Amino acid sequence: MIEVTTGSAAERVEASLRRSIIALDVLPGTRLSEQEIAARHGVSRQPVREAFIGLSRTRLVEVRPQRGTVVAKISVARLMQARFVREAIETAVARRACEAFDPTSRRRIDDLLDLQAERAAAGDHAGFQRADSLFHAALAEGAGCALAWEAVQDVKAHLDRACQLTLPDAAAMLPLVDQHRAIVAGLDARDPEAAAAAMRHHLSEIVRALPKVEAQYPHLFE
Amino acid sequence: MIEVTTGSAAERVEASLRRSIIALDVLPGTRLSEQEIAARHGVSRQPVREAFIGLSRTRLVEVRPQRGTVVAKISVARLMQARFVREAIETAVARRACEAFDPTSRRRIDDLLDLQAERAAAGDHAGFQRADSLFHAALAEGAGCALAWEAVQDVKAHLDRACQLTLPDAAAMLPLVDQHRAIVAGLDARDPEAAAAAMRHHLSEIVRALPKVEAQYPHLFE
DNA sequence: GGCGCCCGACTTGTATGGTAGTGTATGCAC
DNA sequence: GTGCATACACTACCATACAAGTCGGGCGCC
Repeated sequence: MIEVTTGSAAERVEASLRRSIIALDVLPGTRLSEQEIAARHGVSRQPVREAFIGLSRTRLVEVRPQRGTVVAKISVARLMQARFVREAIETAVARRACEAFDPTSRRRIDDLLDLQAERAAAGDHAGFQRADSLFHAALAEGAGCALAWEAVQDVKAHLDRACQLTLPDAAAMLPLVDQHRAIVAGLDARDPEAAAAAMRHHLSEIVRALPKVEAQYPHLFE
Repeated sequence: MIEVTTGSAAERVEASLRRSIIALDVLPGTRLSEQEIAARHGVSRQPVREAFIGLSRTRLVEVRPQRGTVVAKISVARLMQARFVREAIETAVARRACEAFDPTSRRRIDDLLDLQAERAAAGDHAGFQRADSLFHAALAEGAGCALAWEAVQDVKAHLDRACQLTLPDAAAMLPLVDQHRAIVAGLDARDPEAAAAAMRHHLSEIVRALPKVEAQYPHLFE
């Protein structure tokens, strides 16, 4: 369980649960009990209920009235569609980033690339994914499309969960940093097609890795 | 107030409020009282509260803790970003629709085009927008991207609200039907670029109309 | 007369009890 | 032993009560 100290109790519980689900600390198919989670977080059932509603909106959990709430299983079909949506948005962001880009965000991206390479070398999955998210967020921010990143986050949760299975070691993480650098290279060259192509290639990584992990962990899929 | 009879009380209230907000029955900046809405719907505050949380997730309302909840004003910056996201997703859907398309959805689209033309001729705004939504939904559905349509809907609410101001008469609606037909023509010709270009042109309509309505109704904007 | 403090009427946030519905287990009839 | 009915435990959902914070008005003081 991860402690979050800001916001309302409902927001804290939701953030905590979201992280646990994405990190696969609670596996797909697990039954979630309002009572138990409320007790564990030291709050009443009501905030937990609101957290469930929030999570069900992005389909991370499935609330079945009068029956119970379970962590959603990983759906390959949903995963592919989520990837499609993310690719559509982020390639468009990459193109727009080539038209005009905020210099402050540009400098921040260099820092984030370094941070990510360091986390990858250290084998720190969680830190790597955090830096990855910050990179994509900074890209959207710099291109003036902050809302686009919000939209991506809604579908990204499912992809991240799958990525937990596909990033077993540092060897799998380092190439992703290079892919990020390729995107930035396209951006610096003001070459929309190159940036978009690099982004598309980057976001296709999951497609290549998916069949293997699906065969390896069939009980996590539906 | 619109009556919805399916789902939980919270869902009914949320759907009712969402429609009222998008239809501009309640204007941007209006204060929403949990108590009053609860009384009007004959429910307690709790379902209303959950409805507010749902609406705040797509930024249709702004919940300020211990202070009150107001209907969000129309933000031009947010509107432009929402349009950007929608264009990114739906042009990608249009391209994919040219690769393979479900025949059942294809037939349904013809019906929806006729329906929409009829509603436009009758000057029925609400019916026109309903048919418009169903058209785009059927397009995504037929292309196998139902999730993409869900993602679009999140940003679409803001665009629809602005469209309430830009569709004053039937003359403004009829060209939109033609734009739909152009998209379908590209689809039938299996020409991804034509379909995407038609979609892009269609979704750019709002950009052309925005400056005028912003000048006309400045109090609705922030 | 103007400024500042305090109190009260609001707001949203949280806790708790009760209700209706579902799935399961148990016991009975066959 | 098998099939069915009934009772029970558990769930989400909703209503109500309470807590905590915010804003505004009125009063006192300077």
